[in-house]
Parts: sequence; C-alpha cells; structure tokens
Amino acid sequence: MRFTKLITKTMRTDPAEAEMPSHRYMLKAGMIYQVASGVYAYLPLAWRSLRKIEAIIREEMDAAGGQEIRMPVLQPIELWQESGRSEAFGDTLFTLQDRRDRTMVMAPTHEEVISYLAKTYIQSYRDLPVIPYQIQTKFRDERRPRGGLIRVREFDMKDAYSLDADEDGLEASYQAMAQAYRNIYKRCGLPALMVEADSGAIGGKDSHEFILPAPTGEDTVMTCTKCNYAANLEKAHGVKPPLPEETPLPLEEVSTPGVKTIAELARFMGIPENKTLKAVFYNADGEVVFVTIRGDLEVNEVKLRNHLKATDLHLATEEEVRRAGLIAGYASAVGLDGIRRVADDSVLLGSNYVVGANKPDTHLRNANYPRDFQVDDLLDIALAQAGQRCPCCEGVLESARGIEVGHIFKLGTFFSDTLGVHYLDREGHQQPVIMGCYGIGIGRLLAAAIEQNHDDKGVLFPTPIAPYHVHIVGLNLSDANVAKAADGIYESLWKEGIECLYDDRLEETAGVKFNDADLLGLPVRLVVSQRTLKTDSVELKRRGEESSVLAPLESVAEKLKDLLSA
RNA sequence: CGGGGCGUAGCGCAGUGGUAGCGCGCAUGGUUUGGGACCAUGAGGUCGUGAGUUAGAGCCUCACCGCCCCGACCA
Repeated sequence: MRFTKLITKTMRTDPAEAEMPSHRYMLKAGMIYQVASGVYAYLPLAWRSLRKIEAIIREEMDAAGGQEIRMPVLQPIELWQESGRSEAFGDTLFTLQDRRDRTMVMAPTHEEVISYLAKTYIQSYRDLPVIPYQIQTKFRDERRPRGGLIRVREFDMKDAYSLDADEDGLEASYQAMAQAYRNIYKRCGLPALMVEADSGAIGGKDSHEFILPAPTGEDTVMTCTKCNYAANLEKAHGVKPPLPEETPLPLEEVSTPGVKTIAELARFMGIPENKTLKAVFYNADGEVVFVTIRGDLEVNEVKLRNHLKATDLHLATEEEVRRAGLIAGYASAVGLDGIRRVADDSVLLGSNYVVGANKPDTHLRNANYPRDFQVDDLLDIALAQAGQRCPCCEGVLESARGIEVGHIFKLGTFFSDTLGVHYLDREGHQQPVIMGCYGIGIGRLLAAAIEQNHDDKGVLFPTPIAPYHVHIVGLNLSDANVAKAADGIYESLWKEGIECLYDDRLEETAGVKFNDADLLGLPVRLVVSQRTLKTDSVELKRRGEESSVLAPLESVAEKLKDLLSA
C-alpha cells in the first residue's frame, strides 16, 4: 500500500478525548473512526490487523476440531424469554421492533441459537461431540463503553460452543479449546495468562479468562511466584495469615466514643487491625445482610454474591442499615439476631477480637467464635491480597493488572435443561447435552495488544498481527533516481511476500515520515534516500530499537526476512 | 444509573453581551529535504439542538441531545 493512496491520514495532535494509549494511537494513526459511543468503523490499517488475528483464530479453531458456521444477529426475543436471559441481560440487550411490531434482539451472544440448532441436529450420542464456532458482530448496550476498542457496544467476537455427551467429553473439549487459545495468543505474539475466573450468573463449574497483562487493564489477577496458580481477583484465594493462638479471655465492654472505622479502632485500642472484626452491611436483592470479616481483610463481593445467589448486591444505604436495627461503626455478630449473618472464615484464625457492641460508642474486647457469636454462613468471602501465601504451594501471591482477551466456560446443562437439548445414549436413555462456550473479542485483542506494546511515540506491533511488515520511508523522492529505487524496492518486496506500506509522499519532510512510522509501529522501517543509495543500500531499523543497519540493495529481502522472523 | 468534565473549521484550542479567531492540517505558487521546515496567497464555521431573556446571544436562562472520565454494572 502506498501512503498517498490510503483513505486515512495520521493526525499530528493527540485526540483530546482518548486517554488510553491504544485508543489514542488508533485514532491518531487513522486506524479507527468513532461513529457513536462504543461504535467504531475499522479503517484499513486496523482492518488488516484484525483480519490477521481472525485468520490465526480460524486456523487454531479448525485445528482443534471446530467447524465454522454463521448465525444471525437478528433473533426473535422469544428465544431469549425462553432461556430466561432477556431478563438476565436486562437493558444490555439491544432490541428493536420489526414492521409487524415484533421485538427482535440484536444478539449479544449465541447460546440460544446454538441450543435450537442442536435440538435439530443432535439426536444421538453418535452426533457428539461437535464444536461449532463463528466470527461475527455482537451487540451489547453496555452502560459505559470506554477506552476505544476496549469496551464497545458493537464488536466482532469469535464464539465457539462445545456440545458433549458427558462431563468427560466436556473436559476434553474444554482442554482442547484452552490449548487452542494458548496457541492463538502465542501466535499473535501476545503472552496471555490463563487464570481461574468467576463463572458469573449462569454458573457452571469451571471458567477461565485469558488476561493480557497491561497497566491500564480493568481486571486484577493474582499469580503465584512459584507455581502456576493464577486467578482473577474476583475468584482468587489467598491463604489468610493465621494469628498466634491465645487463651480466650472474658468478654469485656470498652467505651470507644467516636471510634468508627477499623483504622481508628486499631489506633484507639493500640492493636493491629487483624485483631478486630469488621462489619459490613449489604443489600442482596432487597434483603439486608450482615457480613463480618477480620479487620485486615476486605470482602470479595463476587464471592459473596455467588454465595447468596443474589442478582443485585450492593452496600446497604444508611437508611436500610438503620431500618435493620444495625448501628454503623459499632456493629458485630455478638448478640445479633433476626438478620442473615455471613462471616468470612478468617474469624476462625484468631481469638480475643475487638468487635462492635451493637450500641453507640462501645466496643467489646475478647470476642471469640463461636463462644460469643454465631453466624448463618461461614465461608471464604475475602478478597485475596498480594503478599498472601498461594493456596497451592509455598509461594506468595502477586497482583497485576490486565485486560480480558478471552473467556471460556463450562456451561454444563443450563441451556440443555432450560431449552430441552437432549440426545439418546447407548442405552437409549435421554440425556442432556453438556455445553461449553468460548469467546474472544477480536477488536479488544487488538486494543489490548497496543496497550501492552507501545511507547511514547506510538504502537509497537507484534509482527504476526501488524497490518504490514515493513514501513518503507522514501526520502528525497523528488530525485527521480531515489523515487525509482524506492518504487522498485516496494514492488520487489511484495513479490517476495513481504507486506509493505510505502510512504511515497513527496512533500513531507523526513521528520514527519519518521514520526508517522513510529506512530504506526510496523515491525521494520526501511529508509531509501540519496544518502543510502550512495552505497547502493537501504537502512533497516526494527521499531523499538535505536540502532539501524545498512543493507545492500540486492540482499534487502533476505535481510528483512531475518529481521522479521527474529 | 450516581458523580465530574466537555460540545466553536478536519484535529487541538481561545473567545465572559457588540464584525467568529489562533495553531496545526488542507489548496495554489515558490524555497527546502535524515526526526513534526520556511515564505506568500487562499478555501473552510447551522458556534450540538430547541425555546427564552435582550435593542443585540458563541457568551445569560431553561430544556433536550451527544461525547469523555470516575464509580456502579458487565454469560
């Protein structure tokens, strides 16, 4: 591609609205064009990159036994009502009315259609397993689109669905997909972490996310320094540091006027925060729930919501707390009744805690479980913390930010049960099909790749997903000899199968061209100029490296192939 | 949905009641040419939309729309 023929241009000034690097550089480089909040046009450079990602995904999905299909975006809402997911998705679901005033859904995902498809074609265990997949546009009316292509309302996704006869089959399909995913990220040049993830409202047993580490990521992952334990913070377990055992002392009231927070309490009493119990009040689908946890830990709301099986979980308002008879700042499980009490198992890991007395300006010393208080549920609901011990080995947990670039789920029989997807086993008995689903957001993967690979001048594309391999910069192109040489190199490299973007602009200065080359971030920059031609050579430089080399004209293609495969 | 910010030329912005501007980009001509050159001339604007206040509104008032950021939310 010649720069002068490209329908886009680069910008000189940073777009003011874009804060995340991937967003800023994609706009600045003319890779994407915003049409509405969370809705973008993909322009030639981005599109080439996206097509390369798709090609890698297709190859790996096919190699793993997938079969590409194409399902409709437009779907009758009845499908979603039957599965119950029109409610679960709520206003994230894009809907519209057709001419007969029937409500149609712009599909956010395709389990429903896959299930109906399976009802038609899956009749016997002989028909299983199968893994249909597609690459297609999804629509989700996100509450807050953000960060360019990171979170959008219309996006391309590869979604695959495994249909199996039994749990072992699901396990095999799941592992095959997990391996395909590892291959995909590796081939894209992107080191993604596979981490245990929360499986969300639909449930199911297992779920893993693929996270690309990047400081601007929305997710936090906990990884072990020693073994390969890795989990999303929402799901992660850390070993809670136990406290030395003490002889239980008698419960004792202490006056603590104005002391409300754990920090204040610890300071006031002259004890560490882990010698206190924190009380937190939640509203779970309208019911106020009392939650207690050791003072040095925080509640993991995802774990709590899963345990309570709540659709909506949020901190209770002051009014709700008051109506429930709780005294904020001085609450504890001691003597508490008539309200659901949930405790983190950290209450077991210490003794003689300082807790609220359930009356104003008063705390209790030496509270011990279960001597002094009881709870309805006792389980792990704590947020893992960096520095805690790994649940699997002697290692220590570290935390890092990252972007979710893939998610795989063992769905189990949720859809089969709800929508009636069955097959006959060897004995002629009807069995539910066991499902798994596997998604990769294509555009987000591109954005995440840029989040992870950029500097202050622009993008550093990993070679496998770069729109072109080589950025040819022609300087002094008003000199006919240089122009001829540059054109010649451009033509001959394409013949060698090396994809080139050729900056053939006559009027731009060297500085402008170099800056654009840095912005676009193709793996290798090739400069042709009067200067290089004096020695019948061109200059080659890898993006991100300072040093460049001169390569003789006759061996340019060879030299480039070396550089690109390095 | 709660909080904050912003809508003026393609991009970035100034303009606090009195002729709509600046920088970049764009067009033409010329001089330049290895890290965002220079000179000259020029094109380009329903000032987000609608009502209102005023003799007069880009500017004041109200409503609406859109976009960004934080949070909530996110099979």
